[in-house]
Amino acid sequence: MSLAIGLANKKSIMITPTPPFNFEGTIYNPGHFPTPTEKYEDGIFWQTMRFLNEEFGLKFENEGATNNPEVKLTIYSKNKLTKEKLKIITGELNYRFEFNRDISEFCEKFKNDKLLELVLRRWKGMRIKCGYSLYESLIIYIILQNATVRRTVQMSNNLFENFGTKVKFDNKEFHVFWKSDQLNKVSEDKLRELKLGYRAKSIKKVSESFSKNEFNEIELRKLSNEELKKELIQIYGIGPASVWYLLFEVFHRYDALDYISPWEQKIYSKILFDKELAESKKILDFLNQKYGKYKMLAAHCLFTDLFWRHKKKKINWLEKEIRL
DNA sequence: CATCAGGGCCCTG
DNA sequence: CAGGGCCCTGAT
Repeated sequence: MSLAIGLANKKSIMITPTPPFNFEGTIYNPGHFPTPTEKYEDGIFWQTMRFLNEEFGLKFENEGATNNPEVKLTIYSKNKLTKEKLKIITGELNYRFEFNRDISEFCEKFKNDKLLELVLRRWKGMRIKCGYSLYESLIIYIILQNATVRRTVQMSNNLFENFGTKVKFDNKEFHVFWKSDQLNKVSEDKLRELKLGYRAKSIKKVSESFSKNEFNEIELRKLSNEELKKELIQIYGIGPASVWYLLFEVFHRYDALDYISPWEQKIYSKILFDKELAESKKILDFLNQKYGKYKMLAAHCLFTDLFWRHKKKKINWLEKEIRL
């Protein structure tokens, strides 16, 4: 058991997101499998962050409401945070958590939409955040592949226990993602021992690319959807399903929805048409026609609302589909 | 006990 | 472009 690194220095600032901003709906996604890097509890969200070659702890507290949002952010660090670093970190978080994105047009446009009406009443101001870097997200999408959630969690825990950095802040312990070059040095056999199976090869290759700085995440953000897809699909172990996750989640492209995997197809069929299984083309055309450039944001709202309802009161058919 | 599909992707023919 | 193989696990 390695000892946790204490992140004793802290610095708090207030963030005023662009309204409408739904804190809970944005900051925490109950549809995601749990990792030891984050925790959500009634208006407070903790997360670790490896950034600028350093480990940080983040604490977000909701101090406002959807129409006049205020978020208190506390950054925990090993060394005292310089003004420069604070600026870079908050800039990055601004992108990852979409604090300044204006989605009022979407909320206004679909407030009477049959499918979204209730969802928007509950979750108005929900947007698509991704707390992780591109490298970290790639790892997550790779361990999701061809596995049930239980197995994904097992792979994730094995990776964090073996390669993650344990930190302690705000009296809580979490793991921080490892560095890409650290994982690059690990043998494929070792990764297979950790039950990663054939994904070990993809993880090795991705870690190698990132340790060689072959990707510039900031530059990738500037690309069009098509250009971005072309870049991402070249990554070993990344196919159409993962590219689509990357586009909407990591790169926040609200219009990126042209792929539906089998398990999602079942869920869409149920919530859109109340059917066992609709053709995926039918689902895609329907969402495209109805929501246009907001189709992925709309789909995300529908999905996340569903998982929130499930979290609060078990939905039997969904329980069956997600199969822990 | 064996067989199979799962929150895909790569490679081959 | 279709289809087999891939790691491991729980379900059947």
